Amino acid sequence: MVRRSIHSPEQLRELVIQSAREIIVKEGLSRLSAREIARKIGYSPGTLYNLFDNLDELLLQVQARTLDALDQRLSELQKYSPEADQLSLMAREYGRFCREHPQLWNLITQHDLPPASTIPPWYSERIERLLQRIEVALVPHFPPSQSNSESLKRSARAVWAGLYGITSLSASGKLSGYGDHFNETLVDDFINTYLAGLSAKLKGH
Amino acid sequence: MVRRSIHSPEQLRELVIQSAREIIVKEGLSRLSAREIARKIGYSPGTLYNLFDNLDELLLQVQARTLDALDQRLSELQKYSPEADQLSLMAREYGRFCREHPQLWNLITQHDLPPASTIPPWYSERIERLLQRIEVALVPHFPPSQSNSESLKRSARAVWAGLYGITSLSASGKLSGYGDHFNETLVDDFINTYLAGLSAKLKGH
DNA sequence: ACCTGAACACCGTTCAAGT
DNA sequence: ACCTGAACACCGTTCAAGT
Repeated sequence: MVRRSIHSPEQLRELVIQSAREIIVKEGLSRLSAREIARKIGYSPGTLYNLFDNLDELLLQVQARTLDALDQRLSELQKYSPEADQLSLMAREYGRFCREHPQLWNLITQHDLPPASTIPPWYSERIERLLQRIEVALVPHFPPSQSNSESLKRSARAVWAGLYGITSLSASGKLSGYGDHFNETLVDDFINTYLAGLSAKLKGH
Repeated sequence: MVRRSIHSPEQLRELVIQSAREIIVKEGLSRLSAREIARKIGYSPGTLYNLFDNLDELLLQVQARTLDALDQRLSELQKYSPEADQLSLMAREYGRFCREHPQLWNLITQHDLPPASTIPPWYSERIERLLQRIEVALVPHFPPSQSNSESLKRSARAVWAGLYGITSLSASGKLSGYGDHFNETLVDDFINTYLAGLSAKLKGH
């Protein structure tokens, strides 16, 4: 079964990425395989290797799409919420997003590149875009003189990592089973306390 | 090659767990397999399935050993450090531990149980023990009336998750490449700010 | 009772051969 | 140029058969 150019290379790439995404969403990460994707789109496994270096790169593309979707959500929220509340609202939205898309979030937390390969720039850019959104939301909590400082960047990363830790640990049940409600309050509690810490430091100086 | 009872069942179990650990440390998680463990200990693959339900359970045992080692380190530190500094010191120790054992930590962050199976009690107990250490270290930062409260528990989980997020994201390079030094300061910065937040709340009441 | 090893149903990846 | 599909070197897991 040969079919030259039924899809353009870009279309085919996109088809592969979306099929992988669907398999993950519907059947879970553990059911995903290169052969399964090929079956689903009606091509042979070899074809995937014309389009991607390997399965890991393909999976990283799926992750990038997930980060884009999260970024989209946060940007909507950022447009219509008062400056001072942005961070708390973003944190909640982050939590909601992870709970709504557990399989896709699973991929992000569990998949790692093979040893000795590095994160490609197009992936890092996505992370940076999200971090910048947090930085923006943090600005009101910093003195004006530090609105572009190292410590603002550090705070954004600490917040990002904190949310990441809470969501991934509660999703995998490794936070030692309190109810869902308890875990949801963790995000609020964390952000509240962290912000209280920032403003305490601000007053201290 | 049959050899009845050269090892007692418990000895054999331990041998398997330690061999798995060694493969992960020396060759990385990606090289680990049931067959590789069997080769290493000179038994057939089938034997592993007399001792463990499946590979996932075996890997969870390796993780439990890693958590025990971390707990050991934190307990040493807790014995000999002043109450007020415990949390910061523990956080640093946590960071050091993850950097010293990247492969073992990798296992903890990347391995998840197959869908529909739950974390066994002997694993949750380890998590809880570590969380309790953090609770103890947090007590000086809480009002005496709350030394056994829900909010203390929440704080311990927030701190644990925060550290987890920072270490696993920087280990996998997903914190958008600042230097190692930058990432190390993240832990301190996070703890400082969080504790400042706690004491601000304490004064506020 | 304990262990084997062949068998089953899969993998990721490559690459000569086909159109 | 694009795609196939067989081939290679692996997997996790089971279970009849051996001692």
